[in-house]
Amino acid sequence: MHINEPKSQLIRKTMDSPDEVREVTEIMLAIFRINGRLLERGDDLVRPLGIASAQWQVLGAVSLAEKPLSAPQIAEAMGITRQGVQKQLNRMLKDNLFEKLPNPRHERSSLYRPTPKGEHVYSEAMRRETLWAHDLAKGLPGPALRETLDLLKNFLRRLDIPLPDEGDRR
Amino acid sequence: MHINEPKSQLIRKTMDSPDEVREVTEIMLAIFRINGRLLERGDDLVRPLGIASAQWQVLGAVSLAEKPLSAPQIAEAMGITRQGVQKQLNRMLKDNLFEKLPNPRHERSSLYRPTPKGEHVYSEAMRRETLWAHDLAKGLPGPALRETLDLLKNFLRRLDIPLPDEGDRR
DNA sequence: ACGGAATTGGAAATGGGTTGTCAATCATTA
DNA sequence: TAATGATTGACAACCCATTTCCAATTCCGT
Repeated sequence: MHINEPKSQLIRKTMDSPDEVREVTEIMLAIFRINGRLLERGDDLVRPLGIASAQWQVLGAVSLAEKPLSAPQIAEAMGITRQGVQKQLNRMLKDNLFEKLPNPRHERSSLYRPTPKGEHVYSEAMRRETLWAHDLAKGLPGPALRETLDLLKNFLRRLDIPLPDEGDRR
Repeated sequence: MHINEPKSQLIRKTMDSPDEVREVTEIMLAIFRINGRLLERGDDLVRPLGIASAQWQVLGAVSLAEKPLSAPQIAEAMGITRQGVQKQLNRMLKDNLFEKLPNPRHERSSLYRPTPKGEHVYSEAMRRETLWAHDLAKGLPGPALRETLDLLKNFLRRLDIPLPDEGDRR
């Protein structure tokens, strides 16, 4: 930067890589839309099983751990708050999808384990998800799938970096 | 399908293209996570301006139209319900970001137009978004960006196709 | 011009999530 | 051991969206 003109900042931002900036923005919008659709379709997928996506997710987190977990542990695994998880757990206790186990390490904080019914509902949900993913994958070019997955992971990693501080730009 | 064995269904689903199915599933999970992050970061981005992402979106929809819109029109443009839009509008009326105009075509259904303050907040939000997108784009390979955007659009299109009916599989 | 159908705002209930507070239970360490 | 600090469940309030219901308005076909 040998020239120090006043508007170098704006020029740099808008002219550096206009296509890439536009594409990133469009990817964001696409992700918002896809996220909404996925939630809808996911609910459709498991509604016949009597659960919603939120419950499916909780079942998934505990099944993945392969051992009973406490509410805060599930929340940690899912990346949401323990209160949010607790709401789902309380409902699923009523629905007999989870059962409480005494926690030897904590008197008040129970462990939660899927009941046989819960296990069955979850495996059925996963079976349906596989069929669905298969149908979605059909017709999408394999190499693009791989490249997209790579880029999305990269993108996610970059979203953890704090926002560039306005004041630091010059 | 000349052989009609009982489990042909499951075998077809799990063996056809296991990698692609796994990748599609991972892409879904990545999208859930990215969506969450984007909302967080988006809120961070515009919080200094005194708005949340939801308001930003409404401002965007009306700005894009370049003319005052009614609540249902905004909802239509945003793909959410009119009630949700109305809540944001009512709040933004209080915050002096929008103003009501009489609607010559409808006595009860006012048109909404950003105030000068609203215009300013929105353009400032967009300026920040561009800076942000620029920083995100830096380091992401251009060709992969393009390919990802293409695939996501394709993916979104496929999500509009109704779920394959369980009963129809054979 | 009329009447039924669609649009519209408002209110309320629901869903899935958040934050915040409180009191009880751990866990740690002086 | 006793005090302190972190977890934890329960509860309440809020956010953003949904659905449902109602009443008022507008639109449209006959």
